Amino acid sequence: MKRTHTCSQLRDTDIDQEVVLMGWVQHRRDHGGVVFIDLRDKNGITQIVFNPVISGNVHGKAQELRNEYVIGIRGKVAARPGDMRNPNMETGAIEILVEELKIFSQAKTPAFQIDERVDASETVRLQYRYLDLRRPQLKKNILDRHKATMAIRNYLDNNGFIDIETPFLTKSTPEGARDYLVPSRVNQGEFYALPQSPQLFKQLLMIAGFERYYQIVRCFRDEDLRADRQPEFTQIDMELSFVDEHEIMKIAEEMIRNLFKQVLGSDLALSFPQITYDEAIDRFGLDRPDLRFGLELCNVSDIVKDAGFKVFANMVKNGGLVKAINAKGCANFTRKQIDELTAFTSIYKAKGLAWIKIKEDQWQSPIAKFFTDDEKNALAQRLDLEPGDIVFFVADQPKITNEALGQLRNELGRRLELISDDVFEFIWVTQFPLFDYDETEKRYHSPHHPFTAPLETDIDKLTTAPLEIKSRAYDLVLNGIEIGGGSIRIHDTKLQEKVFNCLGIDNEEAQEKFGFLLEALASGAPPHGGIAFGLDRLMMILCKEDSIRNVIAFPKTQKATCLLTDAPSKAAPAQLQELAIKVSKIEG
RNA sequence: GGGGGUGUAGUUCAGUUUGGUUAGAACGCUUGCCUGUCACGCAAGAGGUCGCGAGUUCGAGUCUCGUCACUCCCGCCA
Repeated sequence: MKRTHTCSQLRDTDIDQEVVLMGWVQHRRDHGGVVFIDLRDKNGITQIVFNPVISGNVHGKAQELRNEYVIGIRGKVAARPGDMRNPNMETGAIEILVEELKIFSQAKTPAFQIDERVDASETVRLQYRYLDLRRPQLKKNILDRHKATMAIRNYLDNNGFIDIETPFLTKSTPEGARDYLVPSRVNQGEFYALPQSPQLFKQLLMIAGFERYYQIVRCFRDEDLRADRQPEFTQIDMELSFVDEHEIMKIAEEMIRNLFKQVLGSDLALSFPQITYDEAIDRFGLDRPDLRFGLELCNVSDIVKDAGFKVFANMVKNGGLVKAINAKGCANFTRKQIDELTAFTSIYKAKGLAWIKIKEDQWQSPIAKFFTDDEKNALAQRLDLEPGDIVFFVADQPKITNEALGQLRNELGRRLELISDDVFEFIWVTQFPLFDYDETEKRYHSPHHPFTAPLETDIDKLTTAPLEIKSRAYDLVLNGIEIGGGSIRIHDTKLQEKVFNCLGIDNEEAQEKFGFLLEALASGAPPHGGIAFGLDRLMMILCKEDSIRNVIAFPKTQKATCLLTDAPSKAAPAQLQELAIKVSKIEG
């Protein structure tokens, strides 16, 4: 028996053909006489019919069939009688009159129904992932992911990028995320680290002269999980020589546009808007603004700096920041809703959420009485206050004010249903700070990574004002989620050493940890830069999913376990002995 | 490390507020009937460690404490 067609192919133009289909029993409808079965394969579903008039033998055997049995059938394509056609099925005009049935394998009753209309908990879905992958939603996501990676490979190949593999068993790098370690048997007591990204290798490939590199590559970070974070995830990793940030962004845009065209058939704008980090923080409070709705933040520190409301005034005097959001037309928020929003902002360390409801004749608010008429007028003008509005204020240290109010903006967007997942709003965020200051460790720190180039105009601030230096780094943000980021790298040994020094890494330590990179940079390094996209996050948005688990074939749970294979698990004593590893339980 | 949610039949859930007879429903499953269904229909039936462990009580799915799993978030994630 040799398959002639898939279960999505046959139409009423194929009537009277003799065909062989193979697949899974999606559903069985036994009428005692005639038996209908929906046969499912990767591509679709076709109804097959067992009729005792055609073959009593085969009809009898069909009694054995149950859901998810795997079968092959030979039969003739027949038109369905006019009113028996199913307009909801692609193949609804025809059916197969079965003449021969082969049962390839029987199937236990599945743990959950293979039907998108029936829910199953994530626990049981992960445990029987191969069953969940049979269902339309996950199957479509995985197929779309394939389309996306094909679009990426085609685009990059057509533009001179070389796919080069880099090691998984590599060296632990300081800074950054916690590493996954792999013990070395041959070198007892020593460990490889799985790469958090191929960052240094792709720079070495530029120094090696490949000029354009890409890789769709697994990366590993041993940090706590989130809906959009798995311990192993996939990057579309790219690096280019002899280019500046504008060229890299242009190529990245074209690649993304190509991908959306191939996967969704939709046309994105020819270029994506750009915003500096400082402006993003100022207007949206976050470095990953969701542009699908307005509700921008408004700085009112100058207006309230002398106000009778001391919480605001003192905050400004002590270097704090007072910002506000006008939620247009939401003066009907209840006390309960306001309390919920207050609790929401407290997650992000805001000490309070002040509010004013704008009524026709007055301001209703616990704090309105503290403002002079001049201050009220200034606020009304700055915030475009009109009757029916409610305005929310956060007064705190700048980092907290921006974070809390930025998150509140997103929450309001969700609550007011201003956000559609049918819309794709891209934006580049540029000129990130080169350093931030780690209060606990009392030292500078790279928000991106220590190989990021500073703006040329800021280089002389390395010794005078490191925190004011802007970098040649850029992130691509889609619907409020960072889907990619990169930078122009430092290709000059001297500059790289200066940056290390700023980070508190002296020459000796730099030699020990990054000596191979410094050596390479000193061996003829072209100007270069690159970008890496989170494929899982990109697919999550494209597939309108809430979690990257739904675009990964075999994801892990929040405790980084695999419910299907039961990984991780204990190692056999002999394995540990070979590795010279002794496991001791660490007491809490 | 911290905060929130969930855990009852194979699956999804109700029941927990206010402790009390035999823990229900739907889907699925099994058996029988049924020749035009397509979430077929009809009839009958099986199916429960109420996550686990202590405790309170005459009595715990329900109350208390602990614990485990899944999940969302904070911290963390260059």
